[in-house]
Amino acid sequence: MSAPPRQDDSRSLAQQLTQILTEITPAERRAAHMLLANYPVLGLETVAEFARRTHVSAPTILRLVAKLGLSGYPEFQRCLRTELEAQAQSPLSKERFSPSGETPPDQGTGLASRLQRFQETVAANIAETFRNIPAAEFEAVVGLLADEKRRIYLIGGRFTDGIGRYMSAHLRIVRPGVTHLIGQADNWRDHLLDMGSRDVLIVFDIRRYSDDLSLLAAEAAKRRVTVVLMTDQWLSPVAGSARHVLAARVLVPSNWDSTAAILTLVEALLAATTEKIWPSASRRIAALEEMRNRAAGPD
Amino acid sequence: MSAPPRQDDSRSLAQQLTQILTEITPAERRAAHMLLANYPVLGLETVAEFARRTHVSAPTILRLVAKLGLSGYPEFQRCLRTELEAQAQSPLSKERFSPSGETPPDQGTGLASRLQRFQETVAANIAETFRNIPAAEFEAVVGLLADEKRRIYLIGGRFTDGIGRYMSAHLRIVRPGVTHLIGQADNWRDHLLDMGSRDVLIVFDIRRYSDDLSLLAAEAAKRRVTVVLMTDQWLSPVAGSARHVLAARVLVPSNWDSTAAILTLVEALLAATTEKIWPSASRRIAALEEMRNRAAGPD
DNA sequence: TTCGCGATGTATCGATTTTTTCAGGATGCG
DNA sequence: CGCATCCTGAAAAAATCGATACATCGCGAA
Repeated sequence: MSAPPRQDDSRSLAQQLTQILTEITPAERRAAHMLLANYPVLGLETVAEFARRTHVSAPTILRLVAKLGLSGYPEFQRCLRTELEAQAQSPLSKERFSPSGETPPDQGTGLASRLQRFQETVAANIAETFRNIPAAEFEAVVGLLADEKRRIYLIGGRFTDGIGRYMSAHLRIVRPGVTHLIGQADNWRDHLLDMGSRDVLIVFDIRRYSDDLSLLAAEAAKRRVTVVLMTDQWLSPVAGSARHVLAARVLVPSNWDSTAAILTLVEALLAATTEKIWPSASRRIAALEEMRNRAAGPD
Repeated sequence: MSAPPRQDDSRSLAQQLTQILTEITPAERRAAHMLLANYPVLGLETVAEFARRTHVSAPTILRLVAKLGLSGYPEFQRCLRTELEAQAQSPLSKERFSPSGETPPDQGTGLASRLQRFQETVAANIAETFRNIPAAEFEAVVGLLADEKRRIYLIGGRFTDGIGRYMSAHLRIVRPGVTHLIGQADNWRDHLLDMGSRDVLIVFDIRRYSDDLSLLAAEAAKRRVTVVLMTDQWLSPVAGSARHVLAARVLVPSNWDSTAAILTLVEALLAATTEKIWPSASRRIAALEEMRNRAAGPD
């Protein structure tokens, strides 16, 4: 045939599918309808299975895929996975495709709607992060933090250092032996000497991962230090040295990544830890407050 | 019958995965974590792609799959697709607290349900915070941040200082004249001298409000400095000296308050500001990266 | 130090899957 | 009624993928 119009394949495959629904052959249409009804799972099966369930032959499926402008079945599946991934990153928006082609209410460009989208994405990130956090992993880290015989060292990268600082500020209140490592490479070399197998190093590292941190973590691991990594969904290379990993979603509609989910994770850890050691922590807090009052009193 | 090797494979693969997380090898654990963070899409890729993205080898993936009690990778993918399908068939199944009678199965005290409640509260805090933020106030602050002729000073309290650090780390990249004030009372006295009516002081202060910060803000206001306050829903006393106030919800089921909503607000400010000054910011970023490369190059 | 074991990646083979080719058959039109 | 066109599926061919055997590395014990 002559040149395929190929308007734009930027839209979701489901939408594109409904659009070409009238101009394709009957067998292809059956398959297309079935795919829409079981979107997108059916398309993730093999061609043979897809064909079997839709009661057409494999070549018919392939021809349908070709009419979507894709180069082949693998590319078709790649598209589906990409959509699925994007959807997972904003599960709250639900993006329930309306077969009637009804355009989503949409997506204004005004500040208000952009803010709302930002907020929704962050909330979704947090929800999705917590949904798959291994409870055992979480509890193990709480156990480490609650063990007052261990020393806790924290360090973060350029953007995550603030969270490390936040965590250490809280931890220091409820337990002794908390150190926030700052500065660049040189600084923590000294601290490494003090670390042993009973100590814990908590590393914050999100993408544009820091080589320095990887080095530090590797060194610490070699010294039997228990390394805990807080990272993004793509996992920092520090994971290679880490005993425990907590991964959080960071993708938001912005030029930057969002550390909100990581922060929330940290807050959850702090909440659980504080509760676990509340007997000793409350005594400690009382002592701290008394000290502060005594310092401020004579003033 | 004697013990079957696998007692139950009825649960979701994600759950099962977290269960065996402790008894598998490091490389497998890395892959498992990444899968959980990108669940389930990553598992729908080919073995080779899965392996590539997780920086392990294909056999490691297959061994991991085998340890889940599955007979092979195809069966693994079938499970994932089945889960996906089941999930799609109950559209709003999860995470909907029904205000009506129908009690959600677990208001339990187990770790899992506590975590979920924590996460839900944080998400609600963020949503509620954004719902009530005056757009004009938000825009005004963005306007200040985007004005490169102004100098920006940031300071936080004991717990919020990390967020100040986080914000300054980003701001410094996109614009000049950003200073993060640290230390206690003495330190910022010096900086006060440099501040003038064209400058901006961003104060983070949540409850147990800091007297020091109130003093600083009052002094700055006297010098015609534009004071911006990021605080909790009960408003820090700094509000008296502030030109602009952005309040966020902080209450969560924990001994501590949550700064997640404040952080999200900061990230939204950064996103809007960065976009607003993108032409100059992008040039600045390019220059910074070139500098970094030049520093790392001769190595 | 040496030995042994478990963990991990490389290379390879076999199996499955995708793609293409081609022929049967339906449909519409003159 | 006959022909042309297009749709469709069976089967072979090509490509890719999953599984396995094996070598290597690192770590801990004796």
